Amino acid sequence: MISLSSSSPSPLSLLKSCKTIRTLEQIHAQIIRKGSEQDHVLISEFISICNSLYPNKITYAGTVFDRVLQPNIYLWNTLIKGYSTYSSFATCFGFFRRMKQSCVCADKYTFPSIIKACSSVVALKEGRVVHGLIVKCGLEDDVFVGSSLVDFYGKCGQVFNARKVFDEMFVRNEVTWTSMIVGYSSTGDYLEAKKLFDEMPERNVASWNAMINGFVKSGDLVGAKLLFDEMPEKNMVSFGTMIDGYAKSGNMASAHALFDQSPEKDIVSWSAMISGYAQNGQPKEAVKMFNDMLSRNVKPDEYVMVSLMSACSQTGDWELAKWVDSYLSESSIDLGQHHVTAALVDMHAKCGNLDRAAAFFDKMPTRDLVSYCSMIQGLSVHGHAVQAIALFRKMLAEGLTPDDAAFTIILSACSHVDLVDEGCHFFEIMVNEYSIAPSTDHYACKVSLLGRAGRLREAYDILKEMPMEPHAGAWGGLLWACRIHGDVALGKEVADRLIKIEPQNPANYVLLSDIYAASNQWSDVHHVRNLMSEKGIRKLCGRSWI
DNA sequence: TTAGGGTTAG
Repeated sequence: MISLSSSSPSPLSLLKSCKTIRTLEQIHAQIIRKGSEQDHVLISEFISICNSLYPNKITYAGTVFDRVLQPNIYLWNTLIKGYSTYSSFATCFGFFRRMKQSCVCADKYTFPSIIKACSSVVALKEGRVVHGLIVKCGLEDDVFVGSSLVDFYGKCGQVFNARKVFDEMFVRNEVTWTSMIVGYSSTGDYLEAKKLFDEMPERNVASWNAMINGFVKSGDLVGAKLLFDEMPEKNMVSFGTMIDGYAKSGNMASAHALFDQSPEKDIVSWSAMISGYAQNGQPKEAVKMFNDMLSRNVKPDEYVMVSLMSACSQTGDWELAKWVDSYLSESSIDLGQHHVTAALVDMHAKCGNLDRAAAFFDKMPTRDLVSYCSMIQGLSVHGHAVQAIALFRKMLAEGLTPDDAAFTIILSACSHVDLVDEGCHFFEIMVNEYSIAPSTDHYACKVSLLGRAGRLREAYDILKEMPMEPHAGAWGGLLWACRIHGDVALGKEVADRLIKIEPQNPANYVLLSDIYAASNQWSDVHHVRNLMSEKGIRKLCGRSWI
């Protein structure tokens, strides 16, 4: 227990060396016991430490503040800064109002924080009111106040007003210039951003990073890398920005090289790598990276977990899905966030854990097309196509507009359970009600649907008449139907076509040979097998076009 | 008078 007796260190120095919330609570108890709750300097330091150690526990500082009878401007400012970044805007703005009501005048230290709070939620209306107050107080010439306004207008998409404030400032520093560059960059005006960057008298690492990010966002990774190499000092943000830029453009080799080079690897850099691998169809690499991250004691956050779930969906790793689920429920990650729940639904649906997927799906306050499709596809591929179709109908009834991917999923569901009429109906409404031009995949689904129902000629006609070249999968669906229904003549025709497209795929030969075998045409079977060995094609165990 | 402010990456 910490003692605040006269021989002990002063409460202020105790606060300054405080590292944990437990110690902070002990100091708080001592402050109360010593009757120091009205000591402005002490309470101001307390709020400041609380904010820097545990920004998400700023309400604790708020309760300590509320015990102060007549808080001075220092206390108000410290509190408002604490709330400006991490808490709800309404609470922060509420404190600002209370401060004015208690007849404490906002000063040049108050405005940057309250403007920052406005920027963080794009509260344009409130920010304009505060700007008016700033002018009224004659504080617009302060470089901190002015910079916060430039940043505010830029973040609210009002780059013209940002520039107006910028141009009217007498003194500007790196922060002012950087805020302006970010403003241009966020509206896509990269040329103007670069012009300012070249003009600015002095730059700091944030200025360089902002410009590199501008290049990355404009898609110019070469330009970004040139700046990155040129900058005098790099920090984690510099590396993180470049790594993410490479990862998003699919260049995982460059991303990985830079990741290996970066002296410190924080959660954003790990996240960029994991997400990059997951998005570029290398889910196993993503999982490997995640395990590597855990082994270095980096705590995953929601971004990382969402990427990991995407990787898990792709591999269908049921065990990993269960681990992720239990990890998330024990973590402090907010499961109420839509993208986290959507990822959970998708992961469980793809891994075949349908009850769990449905539990999350049902809990969602609003269900969008993506989550509906995750659920519908999960049901369809795991043997519940009828429920999948019912859910698709429910989705339509809710007024959601399906896209081409949604129709691929539902057509495929219909073909799984031979619901030919339903499938044809969905194909028809896709074209006529939703004005979606059928893709090769849509045609392939319809071919498979008709083919499996024995309507082989109709299916064949679709393949011949569709406006684009059918892919091998579409022909494969029909060949499979010929095998089921024993249509030797059509089977041969289709196999000939398929073999032209995919001469090295053993499945095409095997299926044709099976068709001959089923009708006892053994010399043809023999012929196909000879053809295979002439071409050096070996029969594989388990065959599929999917 | 011992304390308080604005910029950069997923």
